[in-house]
Amino acid sequence: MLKTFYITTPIYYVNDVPHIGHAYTTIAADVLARYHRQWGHDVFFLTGLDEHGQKVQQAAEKAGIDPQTYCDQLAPKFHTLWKRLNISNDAFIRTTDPRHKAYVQKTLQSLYDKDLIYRADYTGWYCTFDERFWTEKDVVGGLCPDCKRPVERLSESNYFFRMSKYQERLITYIQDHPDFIQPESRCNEVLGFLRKSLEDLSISRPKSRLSWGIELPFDANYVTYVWFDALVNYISALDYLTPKPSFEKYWATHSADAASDRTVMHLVGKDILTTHAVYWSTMLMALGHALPTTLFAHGWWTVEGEKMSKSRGNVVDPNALVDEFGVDAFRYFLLREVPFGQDGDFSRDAMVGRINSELANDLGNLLNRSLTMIERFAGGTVPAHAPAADTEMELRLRRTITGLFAIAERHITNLEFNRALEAVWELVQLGNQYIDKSAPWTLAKKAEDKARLDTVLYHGAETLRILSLALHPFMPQTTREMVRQLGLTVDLSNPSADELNWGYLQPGTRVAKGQPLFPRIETVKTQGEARVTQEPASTQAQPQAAGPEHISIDEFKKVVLRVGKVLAAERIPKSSKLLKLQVDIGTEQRQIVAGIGTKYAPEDMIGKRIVIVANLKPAKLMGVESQGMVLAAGDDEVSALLTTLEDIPPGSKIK
RNA sequence: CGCGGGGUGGAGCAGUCCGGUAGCUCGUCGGGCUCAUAACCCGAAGGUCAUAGGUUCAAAUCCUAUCCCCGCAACCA
Repeated sequence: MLKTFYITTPIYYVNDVPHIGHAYTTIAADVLARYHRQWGHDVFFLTGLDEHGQKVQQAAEKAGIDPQTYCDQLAPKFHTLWKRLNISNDAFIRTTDPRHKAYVQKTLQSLYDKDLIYRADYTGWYCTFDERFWTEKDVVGGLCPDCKRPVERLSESNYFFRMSKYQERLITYIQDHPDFIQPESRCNEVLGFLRKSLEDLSISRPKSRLSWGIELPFDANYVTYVWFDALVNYISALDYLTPKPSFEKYWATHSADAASDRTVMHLVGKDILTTHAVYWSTMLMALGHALPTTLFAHGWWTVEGEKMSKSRGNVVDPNALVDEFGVDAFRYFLLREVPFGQDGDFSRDAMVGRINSELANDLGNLLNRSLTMIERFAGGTVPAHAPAADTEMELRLRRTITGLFAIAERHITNLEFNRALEAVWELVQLGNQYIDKSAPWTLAKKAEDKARLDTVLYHGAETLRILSLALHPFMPQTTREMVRQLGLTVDLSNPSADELNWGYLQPGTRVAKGQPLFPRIETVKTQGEARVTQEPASTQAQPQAAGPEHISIDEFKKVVLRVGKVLAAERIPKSSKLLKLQVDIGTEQRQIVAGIGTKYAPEDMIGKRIVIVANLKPAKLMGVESQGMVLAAGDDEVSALLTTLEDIPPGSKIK
C-alpha cells in the first residue's frame, strides 16, 4: 500500500501580514511535502487561515470594515507569499469557508450529543485581548498574565468541553509515544503542564460580546471559541474539500507508530504547542479519532540578535528578502542556519555569508566549472564514463553518492533539515575536491589521458545531477535550473527509480550552460569590516508622524511641576531600575519611585535638585507607592535627569 | 534565592545526558591550481573550554560556590 503523508502548518491568524515566522513553518512543511512526493508517497499538504475570533473582529473594527472584508483583504497576502516561495500546498483553507463552518458545527453537535459538551456558569477574570478567562492566582495586580492588559470580572454561562476527562489518558499516551511530541524538551514541557489538574475547556463565547465566530448548533446565542474552530481544520479540510482528500485515507486508518505507512504531522511554533498537544489531542480523543503521528514545535527567529516585534519595527518581511536574495537562497538559509527545534537569529551578514560561501562558491561554482570543462574539453556533450579509468577517487565519490539518500532520509525523517543539508554539502565539497585532484585541465592536454578525462567529466556531471535530486525539496527552482543546464528534461519532483541511481545521465547529452545559479553578493568593505548596503526595507519604515497635536496652555497648566530636593534614595530590592526617592517639595515630603536605577546610583541622587510632576495620581510600582514622577530625558532608557540652572528652594513652581 | 537559555581559538556554534586525543563553519596566514562566480584545493597559526574549589588515575563533561550575558516576568508613573 502506498505510504501516505499528511502534513499541516497551523492555519495562520489573520490579524497581521505574514512575517518570517509564518514563512519558516510553511517552508519547512513544503520541504517535507516535496521530499515525500519525490519518494512516491501520497502526500497531502494543508495550510490556511484562521479568520474568526475577537482579535480579527477588533482589527476589522479598527479598519472600519466588516470582518469578512477584512479577512478577504489579508488572505491574498498569505496566498501570494506562498506562491512566491514556491510552496506546494495542496489546499489553502479559510475558516470562514461555509463548508468548514458546517463541519465544525457537526463536530460540536456530536460532542454535545455524547454529553462531552455541557453548559455551566463560570465566574472569573477575563482578558478581552486574549479572549480567555484567568484563574485568581494567574491574575497579578489586575493584569492579564499573558498580555498585561487589565482583566475584568465576568460571570457568564458557557459551554464546556469535558477536557479534564482525558487528562490521564493523554499523559499515558504521550508517555507511550515518545515521538509524538517533539523535540523532546517540548514533550517534557507538555507533561509538566499536565501535572497540574486539567480543567474543562470553555468552548463558547456569548454573541453579546463576540459575534465573529461559528454559531453553536445547539444554542444560537453563542459562537464557538476560536481555537476549537481552528483546530478542527486539520480534519474538516479532509472532508469538505473537492476533490475530497479523504479523511479515511490520510487520517482515520493511520496508526501513531512512526513506522506506519500512514503519517500525520503537524508543524507548529513553540508558542502554540499546548493548544495542540492538549486541546487538540483531547478533542480528537473525544471524537474517537487517532492522534497525529508527530507534533513538532519549532523555534522562533530573532532578528539581528533582537526579538522581532512590531513595536521595534524590525519585523522581517519575507517578500523583501525574496526580492533581494531570491526564493531559494531564503528557503535554504532558514533551514540550514538553525536546528529546526531551536531558536535562531536572522541576520543579513549570516545570510549573505551562507549565500556566498555555500550557494555561490561551493554549489554554484561546482556546476559552473563542470559545465565549462565539458564545453571546453568535450565539445559540450557529456562524455562516456570509462570504467577502466576508475581510480580510488571515483569509487569514493560513488560510495558517498550511494550513501547520501539514506543519510538524508534519516535526517529529514527527524526533521533535522540542517543536518540533511550538511550531508549534501559534504558531497558538494567532495565534488570540488575531486575535480581539483583529478585536474581535468591537465588531462585535456594529452591525448592518452582521454579516457581518464572523460571519466572525470562524467563523474562531475553525474554528481551534479544527484545533487539536484537531493536538493530539490529545499530549492525547487534552482535544482530545475541545474538539470536544465545539465541538458536534462527530467521531473525532479517525481523521479523514476533509474534516476535515483548512479549512471542515469547518458553520454552524449548536450549541456546548456547558463547564468551562475547564485551570483555572489558583493559587500562594501568599511574599515576592514564587511558591510552590506542597507537594512531591509521595513514595512513600518515610515518617518515619525508629524509631532503630537497641539495642546492649549490651559491643558498644560493641568500638570503641576515643582522643584524637589532629594533627601534620601535607595534601590528597591529585586528591581533592576527602580529607585525609591524621598523628595522635599517645600510644603511636604514625597516618596517617588523612579526608573532611573540603571543610570544613577542612589548615593549620587542625594542632595540633587530634580523636577517632579506633583499632581500625578499615586501608583504602586513593585509594591512601593510612588507619589509623583521625576522628569528625565531619554527615549527607551533614561539618559539625563532634569534640574534647574540656579539653586532654588524646593517647592518652587515650574511654569 | 521569580522562570528559562547561555558563557568553548577573532566571530558564530557542536561536544556536556553516558568523564578518557577539544570538533565544525566563517575569518586570518602560507602554499597549490588556473576549469570556475577574486571562486576551488592543500596546509598552518590560534583555545589554561567564565572563575574558584571539590570528586577521580583522568573533568569542557560530574559536584559545590561565585561572576557575567541574553530572553521572559516584575517594575521606566
